[in-house]
Amino acid sequence: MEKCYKRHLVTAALPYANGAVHIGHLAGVYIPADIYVRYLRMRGRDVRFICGSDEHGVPITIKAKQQNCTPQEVVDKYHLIIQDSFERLGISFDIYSRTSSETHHKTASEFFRKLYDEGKFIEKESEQYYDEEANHFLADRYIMGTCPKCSAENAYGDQCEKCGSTLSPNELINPRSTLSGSTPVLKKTSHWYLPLDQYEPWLKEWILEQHKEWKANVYGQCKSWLDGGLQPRAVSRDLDWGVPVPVEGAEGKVLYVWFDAPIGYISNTIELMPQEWEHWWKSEDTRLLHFIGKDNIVFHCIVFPSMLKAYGDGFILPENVPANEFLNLEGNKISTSRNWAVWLHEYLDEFPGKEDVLRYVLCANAPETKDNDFTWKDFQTRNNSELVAIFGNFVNRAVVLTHKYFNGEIPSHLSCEKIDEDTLAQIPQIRKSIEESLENFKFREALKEAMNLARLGNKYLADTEPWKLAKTDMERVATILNISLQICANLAIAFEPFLPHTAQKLSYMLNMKGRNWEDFGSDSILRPGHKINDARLLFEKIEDESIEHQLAKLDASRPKEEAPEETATRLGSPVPLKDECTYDEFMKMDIRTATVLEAERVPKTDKLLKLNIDTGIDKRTIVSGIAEYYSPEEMIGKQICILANLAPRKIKGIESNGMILMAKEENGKMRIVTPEERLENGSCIN
RNA sequence: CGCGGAGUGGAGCAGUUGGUAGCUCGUCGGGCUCAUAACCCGAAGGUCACAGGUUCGAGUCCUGUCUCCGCUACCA
Repeated sequence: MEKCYKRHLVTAALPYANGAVHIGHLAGVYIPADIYVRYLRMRGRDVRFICGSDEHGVPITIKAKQQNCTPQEVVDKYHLIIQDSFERLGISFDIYSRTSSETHHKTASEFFRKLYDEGKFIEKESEQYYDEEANHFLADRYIMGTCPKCSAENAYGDQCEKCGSTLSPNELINPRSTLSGSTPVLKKTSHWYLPLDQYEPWLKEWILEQHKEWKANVYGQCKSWLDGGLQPRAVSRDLDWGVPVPVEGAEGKVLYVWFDAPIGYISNTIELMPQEWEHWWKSEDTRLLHFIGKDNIVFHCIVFPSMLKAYGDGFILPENVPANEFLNLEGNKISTSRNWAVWLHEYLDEFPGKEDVLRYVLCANAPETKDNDFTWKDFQTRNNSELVAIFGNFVNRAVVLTHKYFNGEIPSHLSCEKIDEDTLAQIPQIRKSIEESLENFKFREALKEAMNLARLGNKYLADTEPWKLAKTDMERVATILNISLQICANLAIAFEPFLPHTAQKLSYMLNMKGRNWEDFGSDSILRPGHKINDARLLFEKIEDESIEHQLAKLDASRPKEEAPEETATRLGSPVPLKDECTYDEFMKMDIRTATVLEAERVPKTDKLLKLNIDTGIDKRTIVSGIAEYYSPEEMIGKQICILANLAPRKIKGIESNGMILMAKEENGKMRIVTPEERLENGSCIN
C-alpha cells in the first residue's frame, strides 16, 4: 500500500452457476475478500466489491441436458441460491450480477469486437472433432484415444497421462467422444486466438520483475507458465450457449467462457456505476485486486491481463492476486458431484443465527499457504472454546458486572494504576498488528490478533478481581469496569470486518452509535453515565448432537456406508419428466438380469469398477461408475439388471458392453436396481 | 523422470532476508468464583518427511528420494 490509491476495486472469483456455494469457496475466496473489503470501508477508503455468477460454458449445457431443461433454467436456479446465501452470510458485495445479463453480453461483445477490429486476434481455420450423435464440437478434454507416443489407450485430447506428453486431439489414434462414445469426425471450423506468446516478454517484466511480492503459489505458477513459453489461446468455441461472437459469419460460435467470465468483472462494474465505471477501471490511482482460488491463477494473472493489455485504452492491471489453496472436508477433498461438501445454503438453514461462527472457523483455518482440513469437531471446538469461552464470555462478564454494581451505567475512570495503563497501552498495538496482517492478506493472523484483545480483557479481570474489591473499594471497581467496557467497545470495532453480525449485536448491547476504525485503540469510546442494554449472549455452545447430525449427513454421501433413515429426509427435487417415448422405442432396449462374477477397481479412477458378469447368454465386461457406492467385494455375487444391447464403448481403455441399471437421487445417492427375488440370468425385463 | 504448492509437539497451523523452534486447541498441575463448568497462571510434549551437502551456525540455502494436493479429465 505504499502507493497512494484513491480507489480500491476488489473482485471475487465468479462462482460457476452449475451448483451451490460450499465452504471451500468461502474459505478460499469470499470470506477473505469480504474481510478485506469491510476493513477498507472502515478505513474510509473508496471501495467497490464486485462479483456475480459465471453462467456460460459447456458443463452448464451438459447439466441442462441431464436435467432435461434449458441452460437458462439451470443458471437461474443456481444464481438465486448463490446470491441469496451470500447475502445471508453477510458477504457485502456492492453488486452481485450475472454473465447472462444484457449488460454483460453487450460489454463482452464490444470487448471482443474491438480486439477483432484492431487485428489483435489470429484467425485460424482448423479441423476439429465433431460428435455427430451429440451434435457438438468436442473440446479437447472430451476426446480420448490412443497416445501416438507411448501407445497408452486412454490418452486425452490435450495430454497423455501415461507419458505426460502434450497432445492435440488430431494426433490421437482411434479417437472417441466421451459424450456419446461415438467416433468423432473431423469438421472444419475457424476460431479466433489471442496470441499470448506476443505478450510473453511484457508479462515476464510485469510479473516476474515487478510483482515479486505476490504469494509463493501465485508467483511460482506464473513463473512456470512463462518459462515454459506461452501459446496462442482460442477465445471462441462452437456452442450455442454463451455470448455470440460478434462477427459476420460466426453463427453458432460463442466466446470461450474464460474470455467471457473475467469481462464479467467489468460489466458488473458498469451495471453498478453506469456513469463512472471507466474511472474505476482506467485510472492509475485505482487499485485492482482479484481474490481467487488456486485453480484459476493463470487466467487471472496471464490470460486476463493480456486481454486488458491488448485492449489498451487505459485499462489497469491487478495490483495483486491473492489466491488461496483448497479446503478439504473431514480428510477428503470437497466434491460437488459426490456431494461431499457443506453447502452454504444448507448450513444457514440448519444453524440459524450462526453466520459468524462459520465465518470465524473458515477464517481461522483458511488455506492460506497450503491445503487445510475442515472438520465438524474442529468447528465445534472453535465455537465452544474460543468464541464462547473467550470472546462471548468476556463481554458477558463485563456487562453483567456493570449491571450488578452500576445499574447498567458506564462508571467513571477515576484512579489509574500501572496495570490499567499497561492494559490500555496494548490496544493500539493490537490494532497495529491487525492492520499489518490485513494489509498483507494474512487473515488468520489478523483474526488471532483480534481474539487476543478478548484474551487481554479476561486477563485484566482475573488480575484486578473487581468482584472482591466491590466489598471495599467501589471507586476502583468503577475504573476497572470502565476499562473493561472500553475493551468491549474496541472489540466491536475490531471484529466488524470478520464477524459483522456479532459486532452489530455487541454494539447494540453497549448502546454504541457507530463503529469507527479511527476510534480503535481509544480508552474513551464510551462516555461515563451512558446507559447500556441488557446482557445477551453473543455465542451459544454447540452441543454434540448437532455435530453428530452433520457427520451422519455426510456419511450418507460416503462410499459404501449406508444411512437408510437419512434417504427419506434428504431433500432435492426429483429430476423432471423426460420427453415422451413410444412403445416401440422402449422395446428396442434389451434389459435383462445378470450376475456379477468378478469386480475390481479401475486403477487411477475414483468412480469406476470393472465388472465381469454372467448374462445367461454370455459373459462380458462392463465398466460402471459406481465405485463410490459399492466396493468390489460387495458387488460380487449380486444379481443386477443391465441394458444388454447398448453399443460397446471403451472407458479408460477397457471395453464396456452394456450398462447397469441404477436408481439415483438428485443429491447423488445411488443404488443398484435388482429383482425382488433371484431369477435366472438372462430373464428379460419389460 | 510435464509444471506449481505443501510435509513442523496429540490435533490444526505460524515461522519475513539462515542466528537458541512459536501460536491456538487438547492433556496434566495450581489459582479464582463476576461469568455460558466459563476465566487466569504454570508444566509436560518436537532429532522441523527422509538422506546427503554448503556454512562458525540450516525448519530456512543446494542436491536426491518418498508422500499429499492442484493444473486434469473418468460418473455408460
